[in-house]
Amino acid sequence: MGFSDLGLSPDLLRAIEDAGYTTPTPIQEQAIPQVLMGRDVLGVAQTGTGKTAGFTLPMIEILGKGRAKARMPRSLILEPTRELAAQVAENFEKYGKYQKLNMALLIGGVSFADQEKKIDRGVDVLIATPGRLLDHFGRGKILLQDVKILVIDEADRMLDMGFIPDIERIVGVLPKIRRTLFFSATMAPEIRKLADKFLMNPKEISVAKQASTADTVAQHLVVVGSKAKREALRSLIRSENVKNAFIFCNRKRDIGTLQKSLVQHGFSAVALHGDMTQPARTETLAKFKNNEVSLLVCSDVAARGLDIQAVSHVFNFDVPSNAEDYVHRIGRTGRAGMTGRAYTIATPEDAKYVAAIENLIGKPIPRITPDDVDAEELDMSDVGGKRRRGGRSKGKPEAKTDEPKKTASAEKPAAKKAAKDKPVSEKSTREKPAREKSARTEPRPEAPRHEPIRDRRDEPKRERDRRYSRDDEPVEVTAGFGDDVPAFLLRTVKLKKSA
DNA sequence: AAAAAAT
Repeated sequence: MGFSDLGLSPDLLRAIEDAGYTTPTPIQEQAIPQVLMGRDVLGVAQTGTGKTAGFTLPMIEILGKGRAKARMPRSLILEPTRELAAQVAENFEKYGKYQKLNMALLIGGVSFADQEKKIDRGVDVLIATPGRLLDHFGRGKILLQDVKILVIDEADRMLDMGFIPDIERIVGVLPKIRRTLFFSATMAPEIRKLADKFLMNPKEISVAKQASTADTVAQHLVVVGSKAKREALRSLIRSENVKNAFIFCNRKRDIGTLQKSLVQHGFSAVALHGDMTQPARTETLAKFKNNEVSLLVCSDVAARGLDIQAVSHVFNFDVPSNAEDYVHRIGRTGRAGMTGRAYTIATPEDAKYVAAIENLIGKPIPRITPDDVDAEELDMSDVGGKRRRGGRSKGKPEAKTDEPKKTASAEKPAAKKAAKDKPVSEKSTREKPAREKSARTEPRPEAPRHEPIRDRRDEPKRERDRRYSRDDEPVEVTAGFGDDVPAFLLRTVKLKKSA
């Protein structure tokens, strides 16, 4: 099955070919003919499935016929974040280059004037975040009664962000007769209700299991004391062949600090979060996309949908407290059939969030310790994967490694660990350079607290738990498994979807 | 508990 079988015109096929695509993804294969037939579509699709082209391609096809009147856009696409809106706009440019489609990007943080000028000239496609669209609408700058195609993208996120009232207002002024395409990564009951409200007899298309993590991403979890997170991150970055990486923080205020600290340690890093000015956001993202910088320290503004080619790693500097965000974050890597690696840095206090994530993805995330990074690779090498430190080649090693096997080995982390534990600790004490330790020798009151991350496998688990426990409350310890307690037994908190 | 989005 090729793009030419989907009913797209030659101009469009040529643009697709220029972009280097030959085969439609499953969602494209299913959605494009439906949209062309004029059917409403309810798409349940993870990011990275080619969803965006799944609606932009047929829209270009349809909009190629006919012309927009001034201030009366013919189609409307709603996106939750400015970056996503911009990304969709780029998609229209890429695929619409042989057609003369007028397009306007209505997002906040930039001047109204340019946007108004475009609207006045007449646009075929309006791509917007809800706030700015309503602003234009409220000022009477835009008329929505000629919108024939409505796309609501990332509906689950729109819901999370409280956009639904805005969306309802907007949909309320659109013509009742239109086609609507509604996409969501998940199909929670509230989302289903919304879909029922906005769609008419939709064709349901589902291409990914709900909340599944791409099996092209090798996941790992590193547990350290909260004071040692930055050090653990640096150590991970150094020991991995990081081409480029997203580094996610939970709080905006931590992002700048972490980014500066990374730069101080000689890394090439920029920051991205929603409190930055829009020009700064655009610039920082462009630098990352062009590989001018390799590390993007960011908030969840970048967690969903951002499609950046060949991202080799995702680091969660903080464990996301919303389990679904974990899936979205690590989905920034391992895209389009390539493989990627995701490392989550957790503190013992994050246990309940980790448990919720593991429950959601249906499998434990293999634990490593900072010193284990080499060992992990060693462990991987016997299933045909990763090179050792120093022995790795430049380029894109992730593209070819045999990830499914890695995932398979991850199913039984306890057994694996038991097998390798002894030699590993010997090896790591021998080989680990003094570098990381001496980097932070300034006296601190809790110095002994972060020293032990290094050797914690060598002490009794009970001791570890006590040290890492908050206050002095008694700690529950599961006995009888030595150091290798199955992850499910360590889940002390019953998982509940966050309120 | 936090981030995002209109100013």
